[in-house]
Amino acid sequence: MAVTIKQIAELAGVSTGTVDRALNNRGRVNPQVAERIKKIAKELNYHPNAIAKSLSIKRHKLKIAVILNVSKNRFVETVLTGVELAAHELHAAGFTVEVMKCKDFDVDAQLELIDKAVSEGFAGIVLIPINNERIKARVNELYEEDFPVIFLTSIIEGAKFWSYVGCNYKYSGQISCAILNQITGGSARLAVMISNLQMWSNRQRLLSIEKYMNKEFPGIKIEAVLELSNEDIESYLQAKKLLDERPDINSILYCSGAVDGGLKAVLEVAQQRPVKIVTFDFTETIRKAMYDGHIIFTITQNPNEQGYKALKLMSQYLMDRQRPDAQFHYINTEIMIRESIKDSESL
Amino acid sequence: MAVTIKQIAELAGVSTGTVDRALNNRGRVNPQVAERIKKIAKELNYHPNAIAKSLSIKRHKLKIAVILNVSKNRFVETVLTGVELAAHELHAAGFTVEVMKCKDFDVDAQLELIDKAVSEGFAGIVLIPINNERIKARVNELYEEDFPVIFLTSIIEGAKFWSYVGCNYKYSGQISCAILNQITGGSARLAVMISNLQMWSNRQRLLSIEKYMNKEFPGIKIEAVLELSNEDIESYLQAKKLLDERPDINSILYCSGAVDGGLKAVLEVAQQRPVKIVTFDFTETIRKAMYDGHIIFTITQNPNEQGYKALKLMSQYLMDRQRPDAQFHYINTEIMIRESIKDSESL
DNA sequence: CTGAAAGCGCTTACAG
DNA sequence: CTGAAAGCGCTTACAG
Repeated sequence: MAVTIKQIAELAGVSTGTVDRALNNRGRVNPQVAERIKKIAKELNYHPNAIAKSLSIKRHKLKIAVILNVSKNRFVETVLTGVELAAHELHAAGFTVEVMKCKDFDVDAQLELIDKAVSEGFAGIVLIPINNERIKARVNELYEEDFPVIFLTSIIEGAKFWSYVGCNYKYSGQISCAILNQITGGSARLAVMISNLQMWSNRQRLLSIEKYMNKEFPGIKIEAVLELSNEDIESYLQAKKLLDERPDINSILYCSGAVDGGLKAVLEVAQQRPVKIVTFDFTETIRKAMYDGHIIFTITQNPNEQGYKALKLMSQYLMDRQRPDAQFHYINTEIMIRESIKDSESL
Repeated sequence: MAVTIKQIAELAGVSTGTVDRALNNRGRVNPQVAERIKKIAKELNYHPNAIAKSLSIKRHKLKIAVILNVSKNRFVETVLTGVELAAHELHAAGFTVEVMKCKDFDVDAQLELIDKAVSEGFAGIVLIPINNERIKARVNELYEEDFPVIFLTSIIEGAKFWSYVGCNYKYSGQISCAILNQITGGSARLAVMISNLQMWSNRQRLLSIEKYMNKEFPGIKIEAVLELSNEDIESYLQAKKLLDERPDINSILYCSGAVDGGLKAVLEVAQQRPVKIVTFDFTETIRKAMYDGHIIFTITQNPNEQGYKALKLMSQYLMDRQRPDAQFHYINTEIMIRESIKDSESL
C-alpha cells in the first residue's frame, strides 16, 4: 500500500500532527524537524491521499464564489452547467459554491460582488472578468493578499492572477481559418463578425484570425471586420447593413455565437445568395442552422468543461493551499459538423 | 449540510451499521426496519458521500483486471494511457489495477487471462474482447454469476455484459462521410480501407459509412472496400496493389489508424496523383502526414478517455455494488485538422 | 514547538 | 437480526 503520514511519523519519531504541519508548511514546527520529515517523505515518495484530505477538510466548509455576467448570454449559460456539475461534486468534499451574477460590462456591479465575496469569508473567487482598470486594480490587490482568483473564459491584460481557464484563442482562431479555407476552396471574400473587442478573448481571436489568414491562406481576403453589439436587435441591424452594402462578401466567420441577432441576419442573407458560414460555439440557433444545412462547421470551446475545470482547480488550490505550476489551463477546441450533433447527444 | 447515515440512524432509532446494511441491500436486517430506513432516506433526499465511501472501502483492496491485446497496436497503446491515469487515481481509493496483455486475436490467451483474473480474486474485468464464440460463452457465464465485465472499445455480439465503453461507430462513420463530402466537393471515387472485419467495431463503422454515403452523398461512389491485415508489410502490399490497379480512385477513407503499413502506401500514392485522404485516429504517422498537408482531416475517438472512463465506471460498480442504468457509454468523437494539433498539445 | 484525541462519513468484522 | 467499535488517511482545536 501507499505511504501514509502515520508511517512517516513513526520513522521521524513524531506525531502525525507534526508531520502534517511540516509537510503542508503550516508553521509551528521546529525547522530542523520539518526538514527531517520532508526528507523522509521524499525518500518514501510520499503522496498525500486526496480522498482522505477531502473528507477531513469537510469540517471547514470552504466557500467559493463564481462571479459572472449573464444578460441573455447563451455562452455563459453553458459555462454555468459545468459550474453546477462541479459544485455538486465539490459539495461532498465540504465546499460550498455560490454563483453571483451581474450584468454585462457593469463594472460597479462586478466590483461590488468581489467585495461581497471577500467580506463574507469566501475562500476563493472564480471570475469572468470585465476588462477594466478598476477591476484590474482590485484583482491585483487580492493577488498581493494571496487571495486566490481564477479567471474564467477571459483575462484582464496586465492583471496578476492565479490561473486562467478557457479557450486557447490563438489556436481556435487558426482552426477556423483552416476550416474556412477547406470549404471555400481557398478563395473567398470574408467578413469577420465578432463581439465586444474590449474583451481580451475577442481581441485575441480576431488577431489570430487576421494574422493566420494572411500568412497561410492569402486567397481569402478579409473584407470587413464587424464588432457586433451584445444586443440582439442592434446586432441584427449591424450585420444586415454590412451584408446588404457588400454583396461581394461570400463567406462569414461568425465569432459571436452567444449573440443571436447578428446570426439571424447572416442566415437570412444566406437564403438569398451563396455564402459559406463558419461559426463559433454551439447554441440552439446554431444547432438548428446546422441541421438545416446553412452552417457547415462550428467551432466550440466546451464552455461547460471550462466552468467545471475552473471550479475543480479552485478546490485544489484551497485544499493544497498552493497554486499548481501552470497558469494557463486550456480547454480543448472542438470542430463540429452536422453529423457531430447526434454523436454529442449520444454521450 | 447534507444528510448523513447518522441522521437517518437517529430518526429510525437504529445504528448506523443497520442503516448501511439496509440502504445497500446487504441483507441481515429486518425487512420492515429496512423499509422504514429506506423511506426516511428517501424523504430526506439522502445521497451517500462518495468520498467517505471511497475512503472507507480502502481496507478491502479491490482488484480490477484490464485485459487487452497489444501487438504493435498504436490505438491500444493510447487506451492504456487512460487506463494508467485512472489506475493512479483509483489507487487512492484502495483499488489495485492490473493490466494483462495478450496477442491480437489469440483466443486461448484471452480465455486464460479471464480465468486467471477470476481465480486470483479480481473483483471485475475490463476487456477488449475478441469476437469469438468461446469467449462469448465464458463472458456469459460470468454475467450469470454476477461478475462485472465491461467491454472496452468493442463488443461481442449477442454476449451479455455490464457495459460498453467506446466510440459510437455509427455517428463517427457518418461524420467521416460528411467530412469527405466537404473536401471532395461532393463527388469522388472512394476506397474504404479498414481493419479486421471480424471485430464488431470495424463492421459497425463500415456499415455506417456505406449506408450513410449512399443515402446522403450519392455523388461519392464507394469503389472498393479493402480489409487490411493487422500486419504492417502485408497491409502495405494490399493497399499498394489496390491503388495501383485502380488509378480512378481519388479519395480514401482510411479507417485503420492503428495500422501504419497501409497508410504508408496511401501516402506514397498521394505523392503521385491527387488523392483526398481522411483518416481515423491520431497516431504519430498521421500527425506527421497532417503537418505535411497530406491528410486534411482525421477523426479521433479519444482512446485514452475510453480507457479512463471504463476503469472509473468499473470502480463505481464495485463501490456501489450495482450497475448504473446505461449500458452504452459513448466517448466523444472528435474532428481534427492540421491546426488542431497544436491546440491539443497546449492542453 | 509538540502530541493526543476527535472528527470528516461510511463500512465491516465481531460479539451478542 | 442488531449495535458498538474500529478503521480508511488526513486535519485541527486544544492542552501542554
